[in-house]
Amino acid sequence: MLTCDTGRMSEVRVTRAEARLRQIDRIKSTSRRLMAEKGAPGLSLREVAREMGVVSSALYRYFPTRDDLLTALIVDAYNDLGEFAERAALRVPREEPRRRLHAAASAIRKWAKSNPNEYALLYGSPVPGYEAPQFTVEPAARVALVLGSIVADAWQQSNSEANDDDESTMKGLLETRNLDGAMPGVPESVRTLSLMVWSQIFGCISFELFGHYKGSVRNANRFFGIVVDEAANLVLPPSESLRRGV
Amino acid sequence: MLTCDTGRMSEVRVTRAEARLRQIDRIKSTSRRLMAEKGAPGLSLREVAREMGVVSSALYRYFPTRDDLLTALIVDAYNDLGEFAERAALRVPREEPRRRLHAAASAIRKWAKSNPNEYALLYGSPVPGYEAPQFTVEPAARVALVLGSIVADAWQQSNSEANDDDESTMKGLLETRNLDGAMPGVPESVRTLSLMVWSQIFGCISFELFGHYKGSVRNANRFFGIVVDEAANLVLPPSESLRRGV
DNA sequence: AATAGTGCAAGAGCACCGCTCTCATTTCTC
DNA sequence: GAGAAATGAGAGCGGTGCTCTTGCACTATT
Repeated sequence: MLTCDTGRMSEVRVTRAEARLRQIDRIKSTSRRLMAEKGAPGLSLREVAREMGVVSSALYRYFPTRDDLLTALIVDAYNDLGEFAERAALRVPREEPRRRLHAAASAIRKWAKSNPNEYALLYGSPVPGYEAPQFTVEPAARVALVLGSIVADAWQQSNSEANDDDESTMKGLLETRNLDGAMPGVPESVRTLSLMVWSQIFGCISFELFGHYKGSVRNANRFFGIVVDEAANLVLPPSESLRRGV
Repeated sequence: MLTCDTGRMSEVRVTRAEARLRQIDRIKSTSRRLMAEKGAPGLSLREVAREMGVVSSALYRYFPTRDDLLTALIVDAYNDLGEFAERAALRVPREEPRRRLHAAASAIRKWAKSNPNEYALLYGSPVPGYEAPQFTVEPAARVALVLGSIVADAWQQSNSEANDDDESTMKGLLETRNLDGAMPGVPESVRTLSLMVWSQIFGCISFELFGHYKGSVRNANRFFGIVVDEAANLVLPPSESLRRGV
């Protein structure tokens, strides 16, 4: 008889397929918990198994290798972060792109600070031998897309045109296929600048989280606000750049 | 008799103190070599020892723990990178701060690309339990200082004054003690912006190195050039910002 | 409904890791 | 020269990822 301890005192009968999914979930959530405590490099399959009251070799039925488990956690984390940023952006009307950018960026930073080890897993040093599988790129792009679409919305609403100088210096820097669909009607130079803004925001968060601001930045909240503001000046249409504010 | 195989066929007699320094050097260089191959997380004391033809426990006479060895490697790497950036900056006259900034930034990027694993050790995810000892902060600051002093030089030469709006919004964001000495005569807002520029440059390099630009940035060289150019617009005095170019 | 097949947990075991301890030898210091 | 300090070798502890075999419970097929 196949049973599943649901945590309550009952044991429910479930099909094998269901049991498998539940077990995978249990493994992932246990791993997330341990990773939150000791970080990704300290995550050990044996400890996860021990914590679950199961022998370590059993886990290999679900994740053929430790890297596969990490990959699953990475995908989940990307989606979690992406959704969190999306929700934050949606809380501000499209007509206020600057405020929207601030909302999204702050959400990203907030998520990073409350999930530092997961953030480090996503944006810190890649594991040397590890090659991210293809199916991680879509969830990874999700956060960037939030930022991109804010910029795209802003340009669609305004009647501004791109700076001609920029447009000529910033030609052919990007892969065409990728940002075309996500940012329609946005000048190429602005798409290039959006990519800058993206890495600017994450660079700032990484530096803060990884301790590089220790001893130089006193008010990290306001500092980040200014970073985002400067970023907004780069990518929002000129009409938007006149206003200022947090 | 205490001997030391110098690599040639001779054996030289040396004092114990000398031998100790040599052994430390041998350990560090062997570690660097292995780290370049397999990355910092894959660096193992046992393998280092094996490579040196010595038993692993012997290494503990020189580095009481693996973290101590890593710390030594980190300090060396910071100094190496710092020196590399300094030299690059010195190759361009002080009177051309924009070109100088490009030179320094490109040097940093070049160093990162030729020492990816060491770069990841410095600017990637920190080891969860690891707390960087105090004596690492000075070598760590060296690179940032190169960028800071370029900006400081530029402002000292120009008669520009800081934007008043910026000066009022960017008050009290920084720790006072740190950047005061390094950037004398530079308005506070500009010092704040310099910190932004610092993290902007490293954020960009990290994203490139850690694979986040894969699929979106086609010409990473030119893209980086533009990033630095925009950074220069932020921190160089207005007179300098008129000129453009790589 | 009986049987053949499949998925799963357990356990032993391999090679590796960081680190500790003991011991003999060599070098330094007084 | 005697005692103290530094050093390398070796064995060993508990941990790791991962593999393989074994027996059992479930599933699909005839």
